[in-house]
Amino acid sequence: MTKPTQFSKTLRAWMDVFMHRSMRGWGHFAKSTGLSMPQFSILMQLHHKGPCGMSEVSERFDISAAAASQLVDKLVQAGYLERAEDPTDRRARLLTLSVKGGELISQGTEERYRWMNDLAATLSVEDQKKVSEALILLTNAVQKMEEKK
Amino acid sequence: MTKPTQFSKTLRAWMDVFMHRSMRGWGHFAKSTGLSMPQFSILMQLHHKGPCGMSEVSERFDISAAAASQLVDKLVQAGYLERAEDPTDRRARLLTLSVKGGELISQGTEERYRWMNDLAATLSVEDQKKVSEALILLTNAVQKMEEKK
DNA sequence: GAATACAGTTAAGCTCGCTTAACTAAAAAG
DNA sequence: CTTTTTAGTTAAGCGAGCTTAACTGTATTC
Repeated sequence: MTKPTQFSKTLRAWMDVFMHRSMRGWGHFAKSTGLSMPQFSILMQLHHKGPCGMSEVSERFDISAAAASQLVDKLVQAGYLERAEDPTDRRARLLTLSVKGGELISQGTEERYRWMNDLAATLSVEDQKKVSEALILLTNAVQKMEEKK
Repeated sequence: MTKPTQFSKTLRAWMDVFMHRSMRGWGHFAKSTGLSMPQFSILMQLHHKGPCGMSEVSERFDISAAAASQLVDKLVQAGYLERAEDPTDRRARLLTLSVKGGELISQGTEERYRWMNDLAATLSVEDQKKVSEALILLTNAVQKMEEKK
């Protein structure tokens, strides 16, 4: 890095404001849907990582299998999740987001997205382009990083 | 905007991955400190917005004054917060992050920051510069936006 | 094929966040 | 000076998440 200190400061400043903003946003959104944060987090997780079994849920959230089972059960009953038998292992369950669940997450993302879009709209066209390029760089970097693991 | 669709897609893609990542990170961190998410959120809020009264806490988190009082009380007892009398209004309390509280938040931010820093480190020097510039643009835009309100 | 490990569920019980209701004390309004 | 708001606390009680413990059914292992 050429200017480690400057870059660090930039990163910190941005993350500080952005994380605060998005966390509060999600909190409010979850509340407005009537779901608890743990429930909501499970939907987010499934949206992000795709279908998985019960055991993954308990691992990822560092909760007991019992807790995962109970949380998932509520989400299934509320129609946000579908719990099917895994054909390859009849002990396991295959959890997938239902259409309703997917829409919920999309809606939440949309609201968060809108804030940032409004933010970007205050920039000049060329600055927007810069931002866009930078985000593409970062998003690609994330993908590469996750592939390596 | 020159390319609204493209820009939107970029924004969405980035936010999707970043929000997911940072939310999970904070969740784990909060858990590791022994604090609940609501408690942790209050510390975040104070870190971000500075000292405030009880009423602001209950408003911002959309909880009753009683709930705010109880949550704050725990944080005070744990040494993360200081609750003093407001000299200008003896009914009111002035809540401030303690040194310990500030360090906690810094530590959490640091971990989140580190991930993104590692991410940026995979980029070429010139790409890093692009990212840095873009984030400065965004951070400044946020400041302007908040000032206007 | 019997023993063991694994995936998930169910039940009991705890803690925690939250609410309402009743209360104290100070400020503002009349 | 009295009345009414405002800021916050305390107590009782409810619901949610989580844990441990006991259990069912299915794979694996030897």
